Formats: sequence, structure tokens, C-alpha cells
Amino acid sequence: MTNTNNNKPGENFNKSVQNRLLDSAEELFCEHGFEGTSIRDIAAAADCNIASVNYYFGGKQQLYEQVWRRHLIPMRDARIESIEKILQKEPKTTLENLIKSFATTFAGSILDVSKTSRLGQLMAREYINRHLPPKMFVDEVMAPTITAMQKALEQTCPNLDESKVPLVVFSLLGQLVHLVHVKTMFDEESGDASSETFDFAEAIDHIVKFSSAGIRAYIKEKNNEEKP
Amino acid sequence: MTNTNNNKPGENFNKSVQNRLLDSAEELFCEHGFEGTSIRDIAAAADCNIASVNYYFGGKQQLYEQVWRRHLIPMRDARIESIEKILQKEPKTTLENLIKSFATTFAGSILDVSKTSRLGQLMAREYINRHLPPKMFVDEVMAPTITAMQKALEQTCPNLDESKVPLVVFSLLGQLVHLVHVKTMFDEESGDASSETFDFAEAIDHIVKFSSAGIRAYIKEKNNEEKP
DNA sequence: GCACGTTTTAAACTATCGTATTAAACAGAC
DNA sequence: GTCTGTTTAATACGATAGTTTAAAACGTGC
Repeated sequence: MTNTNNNKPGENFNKSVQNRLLDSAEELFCEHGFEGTSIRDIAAAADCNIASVNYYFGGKQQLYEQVWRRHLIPMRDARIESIEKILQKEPKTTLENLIKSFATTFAGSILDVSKTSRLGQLMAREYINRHLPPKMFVDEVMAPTITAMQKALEQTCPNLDESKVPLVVFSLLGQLVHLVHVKTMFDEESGDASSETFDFAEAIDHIVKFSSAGIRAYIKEKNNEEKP
Repeated sequence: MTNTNNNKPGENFNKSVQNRLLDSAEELFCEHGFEGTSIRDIAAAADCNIASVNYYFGGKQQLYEQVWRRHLIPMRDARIESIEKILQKEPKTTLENLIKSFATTFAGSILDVSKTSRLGQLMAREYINRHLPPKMFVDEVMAPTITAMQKALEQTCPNLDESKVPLVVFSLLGQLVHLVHVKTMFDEESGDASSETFDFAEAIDHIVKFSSAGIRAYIKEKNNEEKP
């Protein structure tokens, strides 16, 4: 009975192999996507046997999910915290500060070069070609983030029509996800003739200004409605 | 010498088989993506032999490119025309009209239920997981569209700082592509508990208002700079 | 040192992919 | 009819995927 699907190493996990697999898988999944990465590649990168993927994780799919779970909660919390922190520090903060904080956290994983730098790519891929259980991605990341941002928006802009809040969050998210996509495209085509660089700080500043104005369009409107 | 890579049917093409292959391929590529579709599936859907794909198109990749080429130019032209038409009809049109025209055309393929309805999905997929030659997608669709929109923006908003035009087009595109993504997600998860519907007309109206305000934020700023 | 549970290894298995091959069916010219 | 070029068809091929298997290696408690 070597196939021990039941007694998977739970508490007393050996850090070495599982974590090597998770690290290698994360890097390869980010780089080449789910379908573009074979467990043979992963095992080779992790310097272990192919069967280890099945032994420790039960299959490629579940390894992929574990790669995500390592970051889902921290990612979600980071975004929510970046929203709530600025609200606690200065409850009457400006719209610009709120959006900049959110945008920086959201797209921040693209800018740094740490281990989490590729998470943006991973999310961009998962956004289109999903391999996670649908509920997992939406419920555990997108929904809480959006809800937190909606609450913050309603608090920062009390005059903002509630029915428009989901729409402005939609616009904000659209721009930020697009930012990740554009970054991916620039990275992939680096070395081409089009050697124009993409200034992320400039892009984020733009998103802040652009979106703030877009949101204020609704605020003005409501003001006009209320005190004409 | 049955392998006739040279004497591919050129002018006197038989409409039936090639077009059935193209139609089936388009539908399946849209539905399941490039890697998620096998030429066996395509041949089965087109009710012809597997080898026909190779015989007529030279391979899966080239079939995929042909599927695109059927729509690339019409798509690009439709978008450019939608911009230029409104500029010709009323050269002093409002920002709102310009954006609405562009947005409607851009996302229009999602709304109708004709044969072209799935092109939005196809483009959303291609946007991340590209299987077309990089130049083909960027040069033949994205770049001309963006350029046309930039010109139109500069004409409609002469006070808009030129250096900001790419950024606001970026924001506009981000929201529109996001719209396609959200639609895809809603379609895939239809029947779930979350039976909330997504109002596209409302979304487009929002994008128009939101983006117009975002753009005007830069216009005001330049005015302030010029006549302080 | 031996027994036993756990981990690692190499190889096999099954399925599917894109493609190539081969021959049969077909059509029109002569 | 027969020849010729084109299209369809069935099948084989080589590669690669994820997974499974069965045995070897390892470690630990006795």
C-alpha cells in the first residue's frame, strides 16, 4: 500500500520537498500558465521525482490550487488592509489617497522583484483561463476585495450614489487588470523593435487621477440632484 | 506525392469544406481556446476528416490564423470607422458621443447574438494567451484602433495634453476589455446561485460618463496651466 | 538488526495531441 | 473507358501529457 491517499503528510510535513515543488510550480505556472507547464517540468525544477507531485498533492490540479492558497489569503488581506488602514488613519481621506493605496497594492506585486512578483501574471492568466474552482477565485479574492473597496468608497464619498459604486469599482479594476496585461505583453515582447518602456508609476498616477475624476462625476451629479 | 503542400487550393477553393472548418474552428476556439480545442474536435464539428485541416490549412496554427484573418480587418475597420464617421458627421462632437461610439463598437460584438458574438471572447483569450504572431494582433488590430482613437481624442479635445492621450486610451481600453471578461465570467457561471444579471447598456453608459470625466480632468488641468 | 511506515525512484500505462501516410473515391478531359 | 489531378478517408506515427505502479531506499522505535 504505497498509494497513501489518506495519510498524506499533514502536520509533520517535510518542508523540503513539498515547498520545493510549490516554489517551482509557482514560478513555472506564472511563466507558462497551467497548461503550458508539465509536472515533469515542475519535478525537474524541484529536483525530485515526477510521482512526488501525485504523492504529496494528489495531482497537478491540486498542486495548482495549493500554489494559489499560499497567496490567496495574504493577497486578499493585503488589499483589504490597504483600504482599511488608510481609512483608519485618516477617515476623511481624499479619494485620490484611497485609490492610490488600493491601486498600488493591487498592482504592487508587479513592480517588486521578490518571490511574489509574478503573482500578478498568475492572476491575469487565471482571470481568463481559469483552472481554479470558480468559487475559489471569486469568493476568496475578488469578492472580498470589491466589497471592501465599495465600503471604503461609500465612506469616503458619502454623496456617491450607492447604485453606481459597483460600476466605478468595475472601472477601477478594469484599468488595474489591464495594467497587468500590458505589463505581461511588454515583458513578453522585450527585445523587439518597439523598445518603448512603460512607466508604471506614471500609469498608476494616471489611474488615480482618471478614476477620481470619473467618480466625482457621479458625486457632482448627485449634488446637483439633491440641491438644484 | 499526395503531400501537396505546394498546390494548396488557392483560387478555386471549394467553399464547403474550408468554410465548415473555419466556422467550426471559430466556434470551438472561442469556446475552449486554442489549446483546449483539438483538430479532431474541429473536424468532427465540421463533419469532415481530420486530415482536412492539414490538407487545406497546413496545420492547426495556420487554421487558427485564418479564423482570425476572416475578422481582423472587418473588426479593425469597424472600430476605426465608428470613430471617423462620428468625426466627419459632427467634427465638433462631444467627448461623450465619441467614447460611446467607440465603446459600442468595441463591445458590440458581445451584445449581439450573431455569428460574430463570440469574437469578444476570442479576443479576450488572445489578449492573454496569445497564439497569433505577436505582430499580427498588435499591428493589425490594437495599434490602428488605438491610433485612430488617439487622433480622434486630440481632435475632439484640442486642449488635452498629448502626452496623456495614450494613458486615457489605455484606461478606456482597460474598461472595455474588462467588460468582455466580466461577460465571459457571467456566461460561464450562469445557473449558479449568483443569478444577478449584468446590464451592458448600463455598463457602457457608465464607461462613457466615467471616462469622459477622467479625460476632462486633464483638460481642466491644461487650461489651468495655460491661463492661470 | 529488524520490522514497519514513509519517502523516493524508475518505469510503465493510458490517453490524447498534431501530423504524416497511404490508398480509395471522385471529377473532368481526352 | 482511361488518364490525371484533386479531394476525402482510415489509419499509423511520434511526442508528450497526467497518472499509476511496484520496488528500492530511508528512518525510526523496539
